[in-house]
Amino acid sequence: MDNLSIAKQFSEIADMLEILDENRFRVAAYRRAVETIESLPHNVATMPKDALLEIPGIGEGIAHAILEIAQHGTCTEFAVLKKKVPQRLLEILAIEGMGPKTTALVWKKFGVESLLHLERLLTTGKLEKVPGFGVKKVENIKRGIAQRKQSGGRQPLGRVLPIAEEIAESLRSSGLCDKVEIAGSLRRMKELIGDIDILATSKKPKAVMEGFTTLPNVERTIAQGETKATVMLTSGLECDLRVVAPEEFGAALYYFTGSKEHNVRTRTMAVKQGLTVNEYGVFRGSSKRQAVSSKDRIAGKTEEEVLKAIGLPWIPPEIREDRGEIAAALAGKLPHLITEKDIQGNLHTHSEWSDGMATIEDVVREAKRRGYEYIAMTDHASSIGIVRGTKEKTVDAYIARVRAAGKKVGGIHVLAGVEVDIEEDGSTFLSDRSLQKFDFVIGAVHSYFKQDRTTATKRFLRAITNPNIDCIGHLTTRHVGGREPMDLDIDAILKAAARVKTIIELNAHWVRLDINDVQCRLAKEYGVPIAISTDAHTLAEFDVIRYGIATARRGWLEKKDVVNMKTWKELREFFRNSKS
DNA sequence: GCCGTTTTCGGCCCGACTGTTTTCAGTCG
Repeated sequence: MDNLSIAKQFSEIADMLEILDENRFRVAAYRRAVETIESLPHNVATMPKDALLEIPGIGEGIAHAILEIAQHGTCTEFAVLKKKVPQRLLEILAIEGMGPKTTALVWKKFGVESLLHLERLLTTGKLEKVPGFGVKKVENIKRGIAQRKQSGGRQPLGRVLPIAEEIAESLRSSGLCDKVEIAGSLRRMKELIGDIDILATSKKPKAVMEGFTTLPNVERTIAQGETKATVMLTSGLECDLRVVAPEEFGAALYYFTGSKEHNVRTRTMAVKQGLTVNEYGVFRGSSKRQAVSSKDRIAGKTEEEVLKAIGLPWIPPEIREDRGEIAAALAGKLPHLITEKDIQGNLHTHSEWSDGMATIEDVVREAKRRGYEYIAMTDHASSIGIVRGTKEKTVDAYIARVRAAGKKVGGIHVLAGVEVDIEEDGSTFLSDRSLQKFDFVIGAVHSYFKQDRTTATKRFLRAITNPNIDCIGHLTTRHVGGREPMDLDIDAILKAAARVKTIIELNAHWVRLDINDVQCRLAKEYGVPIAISTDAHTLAEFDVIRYGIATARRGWLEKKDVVNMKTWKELREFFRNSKS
């Protein structure tokens, strides 16, 4: 049983407890366990009890439940709750506007047990007659249902970020705002984004709100107050704007960047020091007894100031996930995270030789234009899907073309490479003799995604230990928010890669981001060399490197962990050592 | 359910906005 499945079971337990109006801290404990388990690189189902108890947020109860799930596939708590709460109610709870209280009400009062029932109830007009309800609330729920059907929730980072940046830019150029920043999970660069959070300072907040709610890509306004407005964009995304005072900006940015788990931890730290942290600043004293006055504010203008006030250095947003960053910060051991400037080359690109759009020469020229010291041309060699590409007979011709393009463009080192299919049994589409001719060989899976764990892991282990394969491309083959990752023993695969020094790719395209942040961190722990590659099929796709960098940052990677942050000289040295 | 340089029991982060009210509950982040 993998971590995601276990986390899902706990998440459903939390939902059901909430519908039953159980102790909210019990609910919170399960939710916290969900976050923790999802972010752990190791499979909790294989861990002994005492190791589980070491994990913060996992105590006797949840450790016991994990052991139950590992053994039987389910735990007692889940089974008991499932008998009390209809499973389809959970999809109702997921509707925007439907919280646990309303979900429980429609269930108990009207016998609603599924989304279909709920829609039927809404057409009868009975719900709006219930005390506390009205026409508008019912309309809200109807819209929530329509929205869920349309977008289904979260969208990939690469789709959302450009939209958010455009909105932020409009606000900046309006002349009404002094500062504008994107906050939320988008600032932390999570791979899936639920909504856009934007923060601004302004002397004319009302005018800003007005301008914001009338932007061309706003479909409708959901809420609009003095300091906060929420709109639905035409893209199906929700976007929040908050306008705050300049002296509060840092506190607000920190607060709304999250993650929630990270914030809870630092706020608890603050409370122990007799401080209160909220979106307005850091204050002396407890906020519970009386409203804190601005006189007691000791920080708020910048994030650095806020964090310093509670005894912490600035922590990069991407790692604010309560995955040990606070302990690391306290110990002065925060990682030196990489930036796009550290990239020295691109080791996975395609041209029109296979399924890319640009010529080999144009791709090489683009790499040079971006200041890269080297580039690998790695067109497909595949039996399926791609009609063109390198075949056994055309290996020499491809290599010759790449060499010629390199010579013609000049001023950049060009590797003649290949992305060769890893077949069903772990063998390669091209022969060993052919692979040996290339400067750089990426092995990648493009078929048989549904293999069972044992077979698939064996397939990859064979490829990884193949001396002719330098790098494994998009390891799990997952698509963010789409195709499921292959069922693999990631632990065993990464350990093997570290041992034989086979590079594991972090495919930077936002559709893939494969391997993901958590797997990056595990790879780093094992000493696996990582290549952050664009897999560009067009010249514009060189830009997706930013998503790869972001994911690497979320995975705590440093310069030394990333192969294509080596200079050409260092890279050649690396290849000499790994091939020997 | 978890956790402890306050505690093995009694806490657990907190505010904005909406829609419904006439002081507040529910939802969201």
